[in-house]
Amino acid sequence: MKRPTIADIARRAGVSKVAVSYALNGQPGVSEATRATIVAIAEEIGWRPNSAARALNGARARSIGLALCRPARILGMEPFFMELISGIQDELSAQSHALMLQVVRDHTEEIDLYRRWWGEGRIDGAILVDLHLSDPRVAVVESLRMPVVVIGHPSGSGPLTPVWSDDSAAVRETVQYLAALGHRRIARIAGLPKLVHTVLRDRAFAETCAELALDGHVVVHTDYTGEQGARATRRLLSAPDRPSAIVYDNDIMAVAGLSVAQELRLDVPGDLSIVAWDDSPLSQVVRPPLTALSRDIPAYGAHAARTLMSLIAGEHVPGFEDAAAQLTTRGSTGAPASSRP
Amino acid sequence: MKRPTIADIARRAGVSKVAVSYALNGQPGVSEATRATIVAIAEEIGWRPNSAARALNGARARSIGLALCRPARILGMEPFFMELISGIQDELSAQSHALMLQVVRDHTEEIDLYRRWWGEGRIDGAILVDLHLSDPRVAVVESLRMPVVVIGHPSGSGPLTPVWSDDSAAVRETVQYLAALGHRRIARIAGLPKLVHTVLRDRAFAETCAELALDGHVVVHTDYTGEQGARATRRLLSAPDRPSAIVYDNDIMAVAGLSVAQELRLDVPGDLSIVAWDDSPLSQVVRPPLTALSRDIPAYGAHAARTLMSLIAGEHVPGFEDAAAQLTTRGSTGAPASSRP
DNA sequence: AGAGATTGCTTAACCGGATAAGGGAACCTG
DNA sequence: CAGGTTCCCTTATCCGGTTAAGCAATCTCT
Repeated sequence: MKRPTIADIARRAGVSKVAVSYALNGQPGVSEATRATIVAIAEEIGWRPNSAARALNGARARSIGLALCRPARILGMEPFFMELISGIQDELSAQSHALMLQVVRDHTEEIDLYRRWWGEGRIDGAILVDLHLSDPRVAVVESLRMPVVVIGHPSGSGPLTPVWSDDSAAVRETVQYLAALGHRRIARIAGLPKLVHTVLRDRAFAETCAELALDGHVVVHTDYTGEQGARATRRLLSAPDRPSAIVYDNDIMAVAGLSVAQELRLDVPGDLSIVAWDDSPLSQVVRPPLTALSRDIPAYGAHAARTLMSLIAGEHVPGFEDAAAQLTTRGSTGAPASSRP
Repeated sequence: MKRPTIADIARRAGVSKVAVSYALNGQPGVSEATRATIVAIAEEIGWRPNSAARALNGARARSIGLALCRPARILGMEPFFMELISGIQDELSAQSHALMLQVVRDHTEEIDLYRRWWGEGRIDGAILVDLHLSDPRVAVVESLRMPVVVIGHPSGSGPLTPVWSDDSAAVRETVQYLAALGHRRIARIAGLPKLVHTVLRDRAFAETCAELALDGHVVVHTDYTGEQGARATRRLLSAPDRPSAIVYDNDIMAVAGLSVAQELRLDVPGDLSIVAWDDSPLSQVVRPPLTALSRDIPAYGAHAARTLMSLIAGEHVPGFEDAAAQLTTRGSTGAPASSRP
C-alpha cells in the first residue's frame, strides 16, 4: 500500500508516464479528453506529487528557513516572534510554501544550519532576524549565494536585502511626546546592546534628548527579561535624580517596571510615565494600560516573506521599508507631577 | 557553479559514484585509503547530500510537521507554544530532524495540510496539539497511517499515541490548597470549552469542589485573551456572591484579572486570591507575583518529539505521561480576609 | 596448487517525477 | 498528391543519490 505515482496512473489510463505528467501539470501535449481521464484517476487514487522527485529536477524546495537564536523562556515571552512567524506564513501559504523553523543556540549553530539546509536543497531561501553588529551570518549567507531577507535596518544588512521599519523615527516621536508632556529626565531600558536595532534606538534616543536639551538620557541594557527590566527600573527609581519617564524596549519589561513602580508606591503616570515598545494584549490588561509603540508585526513578517519570494523568483528587490511604529497613548503616560501647577 | 554531487567527487577521485556513496555512508566495500581520499575531497569541495535525492530512495524526509490553529495575536501571547516548539526542536535537532511549522485557520485547513505534507513526502510524522472533543483530525491522520503524537489526554487521542500530563491532579491540588486556606467560593476562568483539556479541567474542578463541599464552583469559558479574562473577572467580582479565589487557565488572563481586582480596589490576596495556569516570567513580574501551576513545557515538547521519533522508527510506543503541573505558591494567594480573626 | 572466501571495486537498475526529442496520423496547402 | 503543420503521444534521458549484482584480484585453507 505505497503511495501512488504517476506510473500507476499511466498504467490505469493506458498511456505513458509522460502523458500523465503533461496532463497533471497543465502542459500542452495531451487532448482534453485524455487529460480529464488522467485527472480523474489521479483524484480517485489520491495522487500527490512527490516533492523529493520534483525537487530533484531542479525545482525549488518550496520551503524557506527561519532560525531563532534566543533561549526558550525568552522566546516564549516575546509575542513578536510568534506574530512575525504567523505573518510570514500567511504570505508563504498563499504561495504554498512551507516554513522550516529551528531554534538555535548561537550564530555558529545558525550558520551551520544554513549551510546544511541550503546544501541539502531543503530551502530556497531564508529570513535572518536579530541582526548583530558586524554579524558573521551576513558574509556566510552571502557566500552561499542563497536568497536571504534580513529583518533589520539596511545599515547592518550589508549586501543582503533588508526589510525594516524606522525605529529612529519612533524613538524620536516618543521622546518628543514625553518632552511635550513636561518630562526632563527620561530613561531608556533597552534590550541586548549587540543588536543593531538596539544601537540605532540608543543613538536616536541620545540625539533626540540632546536636541531637546533634556537633563539626562540614561540607557540601561538588559536581556529583555522581566527580571532584568524590574532590576533596572528599581535601580533607576532609587537613584537621587530618578527619571520621570522610562521607555522600555519590550512590553514584558514595561509591565515589570510598572510593578516595581507600584511596589515603590509611585503613581503611574503621576510620578512615572511608562512607554512600552511593541504593543501586545499585555500592555492593555495591566492598570494603568501602557502607552506603547504599536506595529503590525504580522504584516511586517508578510512583507519580509513577500520580498523573499521575489528574490527567489530571481527578481531584483532593493528592500522594503515598513511603516514605523506608531505611538499609542494610554494611561501610563502623562505630565510629571512635579511640573503640575 | 552548481552544488557538488557525488559524481563530481567520483571524477576527482577516479572511482565510480557507488564507491563514493559507500565511502561517505560508512558502508563496507571500499578500502580505508580510498575512503579517506573520498572523504577528503568531499570536505574540500563542500559536498552535502541532496536531501531530495535521498528521500527519493525511500529514505525519510527527516522532518516532522506541526500545525498551530490559533490567531496570530493569541499565539503571540501564549508562551506555551514557543516553549513547546523550542523543546520539540531540542530533541529533533539532536537527531538532525527539522520542523515544518504552519499556522492554520481551522481544522479543515490543517487536515488538508497533513494530506499534502504526508502525500508529498515532506514529513515523516506530525505532532497534534489543541485536541478538540470528537476531533476530526484524529480519524484523518489515522487513515493516512502517518506516525502522529497527540499532545493531550489519552481519552481524546483515540488510536493515536498520546503525550499528556495529568491536569486533573493539578486542578485538584489547587482547589484543595485554596480550600485549606479557607476559601469557600472558588471560580475558574477557563479557556476554549471545545478543547479536551478544558473539559477535563472543568470536570476535575467541579468534582473537587463537590468533594470539599465548597459553596460554588462557577466556570466561565473564554478565548484565552486578556480582554475576555478581564471581562469575566469583572463580572464575577461584581456579582453579589463574589468568589474569594479565581483560578485562570493561562497567565495572561490571570494578569488581566489581577488588574481588574486592583481597579476595583480589592486587595490581592486579602479580598481575592489568584492562581494562573502555566507559569511564565509574566507571573513573576507583576505585584503581587502570581501563584501558578508550573510545568516544564520545553521538556513536555521534547518528550512528544522523542515519542514521535520512536513511532517513526517503527517502535510500538504506548504513550507518555509527563509530570503534572506543580503548584508554585507566590503572593497572589492567601487566606481570605473574611476568614481571618 | 586448486577450490573457496574475501576484498575492493565496477556496472546496472531504481526511486518519481520533468523535459527534450522523435514519430505517426490527421489535416492543410499549393 | 507531395510537402509542411499541427496534434497527441511516445521513447530516451536526466536529476543525485541508493542498492543489488557482478567480477577481477588477492588471500586462505587443505
